[in-house]
Amino acid sequence: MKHAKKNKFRLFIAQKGLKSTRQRDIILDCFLSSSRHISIEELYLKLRSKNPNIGYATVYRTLKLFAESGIAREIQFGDGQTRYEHANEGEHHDHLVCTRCGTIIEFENQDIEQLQQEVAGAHGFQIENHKLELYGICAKCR
Amino acid sequence: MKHAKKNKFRLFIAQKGLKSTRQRDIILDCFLSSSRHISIEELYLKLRSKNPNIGYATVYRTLKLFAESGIAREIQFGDGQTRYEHANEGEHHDHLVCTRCGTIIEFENQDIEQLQQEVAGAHGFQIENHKLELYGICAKCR
DNA sequence: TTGCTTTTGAAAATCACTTTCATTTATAAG
DNA sequence: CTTATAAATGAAAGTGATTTTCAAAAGCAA
Ligand SMILES: [Mn+2]
Ligand SMILES: [Mn+2]
Ligand SMILES: [Zn+2]
Ligand SMILES: [Zn+2]
Repeated sequence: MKHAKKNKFRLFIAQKGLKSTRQRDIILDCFLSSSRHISIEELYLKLRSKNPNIGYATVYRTLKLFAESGIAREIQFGDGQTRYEHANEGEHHDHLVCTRCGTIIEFENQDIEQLQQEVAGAHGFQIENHKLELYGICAKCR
Repeated sequence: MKHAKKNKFRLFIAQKGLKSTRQRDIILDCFLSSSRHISIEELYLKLRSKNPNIGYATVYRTLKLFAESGIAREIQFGDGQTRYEHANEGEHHDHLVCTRCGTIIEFENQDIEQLQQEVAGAHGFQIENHKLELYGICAKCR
């Protein structure tokens, strides 16, 4: 699926009339080979270890493009750092976050999604997106 | 319930060996007479109209104390501003946020809360707190 | 009152980004 | 290949929200 994402991004770049650059390729490779929920700082440092000349602003700008193209999703866990996770076409999940060790577990629950729709409907709301995060202590930390 | 909150805060202050000050009283009154989900900036401006000498840092510091004492809760809707809402002992609710006009609707749904527990349990997680926000278009804006 | 803390407010600092701008690079055209 | 042009880059400056610093002011117990 790495390949699929690279293609998807290439297509996005082309359609927008943007350019394919060395930096974008490097950042994409690094992002795709990183664990999920990586913070910009983390990714930047990882990048710098091999490419000491890559700019901070470029990393920020490129991650925004990834999100815009649909291959990544921006997430905020309230610790003041923006994180990016790999996004897959038509997939959705929410998160369990360990407040001790920082471990993040992804989950999907259709019943919850369904109830969210019902709640929204009852208030005449049309949901565009939502955020569900469960913070607590993971199994390992207990 | 304003009175109850004032008492609760007084007690908190006393137990912590902190001091009861004119500023804290003013800020508490102002907060309690404000609409829910007020941003720090909004509260600061409201305060300044009657108390032109109150410090920015004091407002920040005091709101943190409110949250710590349990009479307020800090919330982030992702617009870069921290907001505070009134918290009531043993009560909990989540939010519907209109992305057009900013209207915020509170809701409670025990079924969702129950399912959250089940999800957490299935992963060996013990929930401490959670965040559920549904973003979309409100009835009025449609 | 006194003595010891805590609190306050103004200003400076911090933190996570975002913008600016001169320079470099990608790509299209010739 | 050049060349032309528009986009991208990186370093540094700028932002905006929040936090810290620090000297002066205010609470409170004795
Ligand atoms: Mn969901
Ligand atoms: Mn809830
Ligand atoms: Zn853990
Ligand atoms: Zn609305």
